[in-house]
Amino acid sequence: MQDLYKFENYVHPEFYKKLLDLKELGENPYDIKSFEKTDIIQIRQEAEVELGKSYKTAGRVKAIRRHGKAMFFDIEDSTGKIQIYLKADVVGKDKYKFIADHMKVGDIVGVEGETFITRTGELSIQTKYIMFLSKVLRPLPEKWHGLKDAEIRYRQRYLDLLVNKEVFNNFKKRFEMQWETRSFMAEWGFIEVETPILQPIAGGAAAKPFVTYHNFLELELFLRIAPELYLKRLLVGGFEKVFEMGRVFRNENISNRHNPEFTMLEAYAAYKDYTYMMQLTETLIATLAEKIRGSFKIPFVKEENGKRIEYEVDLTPPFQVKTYLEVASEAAGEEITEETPNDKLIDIAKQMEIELTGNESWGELVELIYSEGEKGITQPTFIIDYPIDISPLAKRKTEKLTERFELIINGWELANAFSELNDPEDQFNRFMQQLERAGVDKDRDFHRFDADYVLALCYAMPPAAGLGIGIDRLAALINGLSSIKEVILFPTIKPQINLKLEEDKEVDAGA
RNA sequence: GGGCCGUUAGCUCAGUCGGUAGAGCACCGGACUUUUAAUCCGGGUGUCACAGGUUCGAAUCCUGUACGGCUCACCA
Repeated sequence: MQDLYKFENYVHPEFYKKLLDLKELGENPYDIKSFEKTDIIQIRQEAEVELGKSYKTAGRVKAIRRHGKAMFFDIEDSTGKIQIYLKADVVGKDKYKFIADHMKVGDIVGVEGETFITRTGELSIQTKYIMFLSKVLRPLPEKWHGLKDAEIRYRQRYLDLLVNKEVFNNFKKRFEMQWETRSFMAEWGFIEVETPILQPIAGGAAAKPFVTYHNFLELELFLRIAPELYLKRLLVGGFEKVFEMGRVFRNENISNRHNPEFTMLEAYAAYKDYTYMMQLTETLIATLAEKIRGSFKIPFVKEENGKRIEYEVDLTPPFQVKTYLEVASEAAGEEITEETPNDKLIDIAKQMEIELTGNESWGELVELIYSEGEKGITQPTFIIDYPIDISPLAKRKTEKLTERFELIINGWELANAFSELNDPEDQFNRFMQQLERAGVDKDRDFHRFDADYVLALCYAMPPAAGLGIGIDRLAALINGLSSIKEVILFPTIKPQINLKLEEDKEVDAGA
């Protein structure tokens, strides 16, 4: 048998001693089941009007200042922080000494007492009664510099949340933003639905899926890379405005704007086209900026050649609109139109030192050139009318272009939307083209053929518009952060602490 | 996957030319009844990420590995 006290230095001996003392006196903090508490924010608000009122409150001890026979300490709950004053005169000599000897920064305590203002003007609680509600057995990260090590911040996010207040607030805002998004969508007449995460065909995007297996069906399944094709089946089924906000999974690399699992908002509206979705997107983002951040202007800092550059992203609507070919033309330095032949595009790409496989289609060539231009877009810009061969689910606009837009902000793709292709024959052919392309270019991902989806279209899907928004990216943007890791509570990270109990190790060795 | 950078006490960091590791906070002992990064006195608690190599001697130089960050590629 192992015990926690000896397990991997999990427990600090001095801290553990305090807990043992408590238990010996019959005051095991872990026996406490509940505690009637007033939120600190409420105490603060009421103290503006009336002092001397008695409260019970609780929170985590964040700082202790001992002064012999009296002590100050700060406790914090999810609503705020307040100073607690504890005097031997008031609580009794023995009780005071016991608390003073056993309280550590990080403990969770419950107190009862009256509000008053100290000589230095700090609102405090004159404690009459105090108890430990939980004991900390390891020291918290440093109070002044906080926790900076990115690895520990992600692996032990609870510590990050605990000691870095702005991190805590960023997450609070992220989830407020999601709530506001749901309420916005409801106001626009959309209802929230849920569609499969386990899918037999990972459709709706071109990305590598995670693979899993259902034992009883003896079936290989994929974690969804997008909910798109299921949501559009609902349009066939008679739903007119639906949205889903949920996790999607892509088996790809991790970066400041990519996580293997991320949150996507997808919305579909029957009888609308992509201009409607542009309007919705713009209004949604402006609404969120106003409600969550209270401003359209978001300051950012970046480094270029070792220089710190401060700049501002302005979310004030209306957003700029540019065509895909305009951006490609700007990047190329000469005009690219639908008539520009492949040979010419190859020349341009080579001049721009873009690597080619030689297998690219017209749209893929334009895409490579366009990508160079996209990076420089900082202010919100709708890029419209994408090449058809890279948009196999979008409705045709011209021979080579589709009614599709993406919203680029701060160099990031925030949203992707189109007038949905509802012609089953065209859809069938587009899927076939994707299959062909996949046969030629083995390195890229293409949309997978989904015959069942084509079958659904054969029952008539109304004309419709669809939208996808990267919620993590949006949350990072609105909070002025340059990595989605700052708004994903537990970003995907390789496990490092892989501890097993000795018994398990032996079992493993034997197996 | 490529390139660059990082990993030193619980946390934040310093560590000279290669000479057996140091500060602040935290922690331990003591003083202190209105402090708030409390203060004052005393105490260093370490697998210098890991494994090799060079060297009389390595936190420091070299190689490899692990993990992380940035970036490019990939990818919405």
